[in-house]
Amino acid sequence: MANTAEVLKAMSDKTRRHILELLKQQGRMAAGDIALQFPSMTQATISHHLSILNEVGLIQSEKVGKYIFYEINTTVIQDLLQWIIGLTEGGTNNETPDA
Amino acid sequence: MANTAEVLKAMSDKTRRHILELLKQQGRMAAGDIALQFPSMTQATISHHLSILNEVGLIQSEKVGKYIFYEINTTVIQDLLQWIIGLTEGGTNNETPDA
DNA sequence: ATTACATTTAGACATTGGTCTAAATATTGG
DNA sequence: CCAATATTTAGACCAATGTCTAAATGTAAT
Repeated sequence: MANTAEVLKAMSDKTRRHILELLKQQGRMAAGDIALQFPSMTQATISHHLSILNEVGLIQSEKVGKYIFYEINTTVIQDLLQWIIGLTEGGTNNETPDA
Repeated sequence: MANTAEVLKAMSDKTRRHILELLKQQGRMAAGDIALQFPSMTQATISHHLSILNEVGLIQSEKVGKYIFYEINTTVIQDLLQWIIGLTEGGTNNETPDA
């Protein structure tokens, strides 16, 4: 389901990568608290980035009262890893054996 | 040296990913032969993509006569892999042990 | 030297994409 | 119900980016 193309595109933005690192470290944060980590940007902008990350499945949201909590979803990242690893190995072999 | 941010950005384009997959499979191709694989695009456009991939170190070029050969450089990809793996593990632990 | 071929570079154009402000949609508390 | 808080959505704006055409560069062959 989760297209590696979309995931890569979502990851290509610096702010979104920062959000991912934040969620990895914190585990779970409300949208407002995430926005607080980006004083140079509007909450609307952060909300927009969160929706993109959510659409491609890199994060998940849960609504609790008037808060919306976000957390990272590592499952989707697995597919991306496989694609990248596929670039490094396999294919028409070009390497010196036993290097 | 090779910034993972730049590498991700370079990988975020569909055509460039296609080029990488092509070079992984073929091992080594002249610019013109690469362009032939993209009939819907100009050679100038492919050249532009090649230069971007080259700048971030994802591919390397070697000039032989009037041809310029390109090949994939897997070294740079290692740093990217480390960053992505870092997102999946570590951080404030959130996982069920022994899952 | 001149022609032909391989590739890049320069500049223009249209689209995408990140950001902002302002308004809309919940949800909670008095 | 009304006000306050949390978050998103809509629309506008500008910068970044992918693509094209046309011209420039470099190399080889006649």
